[in-house]
Amino acid sequence: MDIEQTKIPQATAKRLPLYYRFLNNLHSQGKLRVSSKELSEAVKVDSATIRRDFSYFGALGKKGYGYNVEYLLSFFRKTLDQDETTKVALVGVGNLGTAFLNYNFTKNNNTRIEIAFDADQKRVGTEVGGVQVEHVDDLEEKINDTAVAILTVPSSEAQPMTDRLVKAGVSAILNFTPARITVPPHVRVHHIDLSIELQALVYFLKHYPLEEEQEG
Amino acid sequence: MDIEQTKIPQATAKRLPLYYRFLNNLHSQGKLRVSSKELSEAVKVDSATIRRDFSYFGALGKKGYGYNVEYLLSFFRKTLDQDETTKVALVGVGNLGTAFLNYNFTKNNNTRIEIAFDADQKRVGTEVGGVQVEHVDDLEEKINDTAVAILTVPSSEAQPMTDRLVKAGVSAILNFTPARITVPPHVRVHHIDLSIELQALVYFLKHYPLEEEQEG
DNA sequence: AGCAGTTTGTGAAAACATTAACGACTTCCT
DNA sequence: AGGAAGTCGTTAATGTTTTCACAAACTGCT
Ligand SMILES: NC(=O)c1ccc[n+]([C@@H]2O[C@H](COP(=O)([O-])OP(=O)(O)OC[C@H]3O[C@@H](n4cnc5c(N)ncnc54)[C@H](O)[C@@H]3O)[C@@H](O)[C@H]2O)c1
Ligand SMILES: NC(=O)c1ccc[n+]([C@@H]2O[C@H](COP(=O)([O-])OP(=O)(O)OC[C@H]3O[C@@H](n4cnc5c(N)ncnc54)[C@H](O)[C@@H]3O)[C@@H](O)[C@H]2O)c1
Repeated sequence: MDIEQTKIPQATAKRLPLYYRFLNNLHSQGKLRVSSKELSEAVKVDSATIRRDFSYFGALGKKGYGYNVEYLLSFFRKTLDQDETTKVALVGVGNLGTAFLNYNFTKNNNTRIEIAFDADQKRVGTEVGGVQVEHVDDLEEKINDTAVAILTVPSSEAQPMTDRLVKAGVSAILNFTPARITVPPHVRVHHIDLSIELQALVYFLKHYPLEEEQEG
Repeated sequence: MDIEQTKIPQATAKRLPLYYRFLNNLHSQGKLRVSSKELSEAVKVDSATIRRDFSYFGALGKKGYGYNVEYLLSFFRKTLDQDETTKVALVGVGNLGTAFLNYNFTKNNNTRIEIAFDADQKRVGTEVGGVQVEHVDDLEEKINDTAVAILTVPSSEAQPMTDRLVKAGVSAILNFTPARITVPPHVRVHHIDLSIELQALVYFLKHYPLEEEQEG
């Protein structure tokens, strides 16, 4: 069953949750069908790219008609495992960690932060966004079978905490610290480096001029 | 002067701030030279890619020696315009906005959030992370020549606020809302979609198995 | 029933990005 | 001084992603 899945390009895989979200929007608006052109305008992805992306999963649409919203939605729900919730742990309940706990990725989402850790006694024992904050000393004991961790500790703690998370059995880490962490080959890491995103935006702004503003 | 710059691949441009940060680290550790291999281990980018990236700017290194840290650093400082600060405005001082204001991208960075806006009277007039929070009604009046905006409002407000920002003269937006905003062609938008990042990580975890864990 | 208009799915091309491989040159050890 | 080891910059090969463009197939109207 996974044999074909492995062949989906990574770029496509990253767009799937985006498609899923907008299909949900369309569905709750009562829309019954949608064309790649319409979807393209909504998600800002070229319509040919959308058709190509969908085609990796077979022929999901109908020529001259487009895609049936309900069918597409239920297909992606299965594909994205939207029916089972993935447990997530958050380490470092500071500025960023608190924001994530309050948000908790609840809308259209199959992930849930179930437990949080911090080193600061003042935070331990409190509840943030409905999630209990535990002491980081108890990490190994309390993390159980959680597979995914969000890392929002100070960057000096990033590698030590990563090592502990890996030892405790975590297999994927979403790293928000500026540190580039080292993990064994079986652990997947995605970096979200907000400073770099901002700096890159400024760089593009200055060095990659866009179309001139049009008069009229 | 910008003629050659335009040809740098976007993928390279996105890595420049990362290189810059690690060169700074090396410099403050007192390191005088660095090879592409060493840098590769630190930033987790293939060493051939690093050499290729650097080569777009000419011959910055020396065969058999590597790169002079100080020289490279001063070169990138110029290239990334680290000497002039870009003013940034933040719209929406909620969970995420507050975290950003407290952090304010101050370390090794040429950007600074100088002004923030919110619609909530309770927040207006307060100071968060040293930045004054203004009422969003005064946006047009107070934003002046700020070129970059960070958008952290509720998603229903994303498009209306974008339209106002664009009208007020902003030319780049870093959008954290799940909405895909529409802008005129001369405005640059980068989306950072945290829900999608988390969902994509989970998808990769389940469908793109990595190397098996090794015994011993 | 027939036809004009629409939209998919995909082969082929183009664009973009990474990685391998190696000649040329430098360093530094003995 | 000579040679082994190290490292860059680049050419070529490879891999990935996007985009074009169109036949085939469907819709919906008359
Ligand atoms: N806040 C932002 O906007 C922002 C932007 C970009 C990057 N970051 C990065 O995200 C990370 C977190 O940023 P922040 O602003 O939330 O920092 P913060 O200082 O507000 O929060 C860090 C939290 O981690 C806790 N902590 C420290 N050591 C720990 C440990 N060993 N185990 C568990 N918890 C520990 C601290 O008690 C604190 O609550 C930092 O690495 C920062 O560089 C933050
Ligand atoms: N917090 C997270 O972890 C997180 C994660 C992913 C995405 N997001 C997205 O980021 C955005 C902000 O999230 P949040 O958790 O900070 O929400 P929030 O509700 O805490 O903050 C939104 C802030 O915007 C202000 N606001 C509302 N309308 C406004 C307007 N017209 N002009 C100016 N300010 C206005 C509100 O007063 C509030 O302070 C949302 O779109 C959310 O979907 C947040």
